[in-house]
Amino acid sequence: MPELPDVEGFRRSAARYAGGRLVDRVEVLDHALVRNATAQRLGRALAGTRLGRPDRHGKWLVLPADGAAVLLHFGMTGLLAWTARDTEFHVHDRVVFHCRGGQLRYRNQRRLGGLWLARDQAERKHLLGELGPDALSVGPDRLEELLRGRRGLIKPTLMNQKVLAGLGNLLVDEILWRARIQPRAPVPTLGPRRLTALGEALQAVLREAMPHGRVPQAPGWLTGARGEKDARCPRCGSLLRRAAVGGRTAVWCPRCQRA
DNA sequence: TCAGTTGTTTATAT
DNA sequence: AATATAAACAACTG
Repeated sequence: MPELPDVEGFRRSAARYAGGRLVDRVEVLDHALVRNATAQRLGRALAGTRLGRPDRHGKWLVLPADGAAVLLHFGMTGLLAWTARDTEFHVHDRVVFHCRGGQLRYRNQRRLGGLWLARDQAERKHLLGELGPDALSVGPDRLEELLRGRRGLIKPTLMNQKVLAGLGNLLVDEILWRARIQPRAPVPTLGPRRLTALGEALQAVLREAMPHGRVPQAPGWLTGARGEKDARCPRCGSLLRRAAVGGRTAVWCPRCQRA
């Protein structure tokens, strides 16, 4: 699930339900998912602190607690759930933050991703690595800047978190489809007009996806059609193409999206 | 049984 | 430095 809009959804619910609460204790159900600390160390750092305002950069969620912070990445199947009552755990609950008044649960079926403890700002920065600007803040002008000088294919470049942060496989296919650009188009072949269209599609797709808290599987969206068996383009009805680009399955319309 | 999957990292080669 | 490719991580579905 988690691309930028999904993680933004997790951030919103964490802010709404968990922000400002006291942490009583942290229960680690799956030690392997706490990537850079023991359960004890995570618990000691968090217990007794008050959760601050959750922040998001790309697909990363930052949960501040006094000076420290927990960094969460959701891999392909992670999510964050708030439970006000002490209900039974879900099979895939991995880490539970017991707060005064409820629990924030990190759930992850496939166990890609995980949680990192950052004790200060410097450690936080180091752990997040060199991420590009958050995709939500990137408009056509900034996008042109970011792509200038790149020689790779457009799809893998947009998925490169160091170029800009937050876009995944579904989102990039959706954006390219909307901008009518082939996923295999080399970046240098895109002129100013196409780059502007790309920047506008990027903003529009993210803005529209945001209230859903995910990439919508709505009619009129590529994502709504891509799962079907003889999937057709929601715009022109052509049979959609499907092939690996940059190691991931790309779906595009051979008629709408030309080189 | 086997291919495929919303994400990253690492190694290797170019 | 950038780029392309493959494999690994992991667990489940069809």
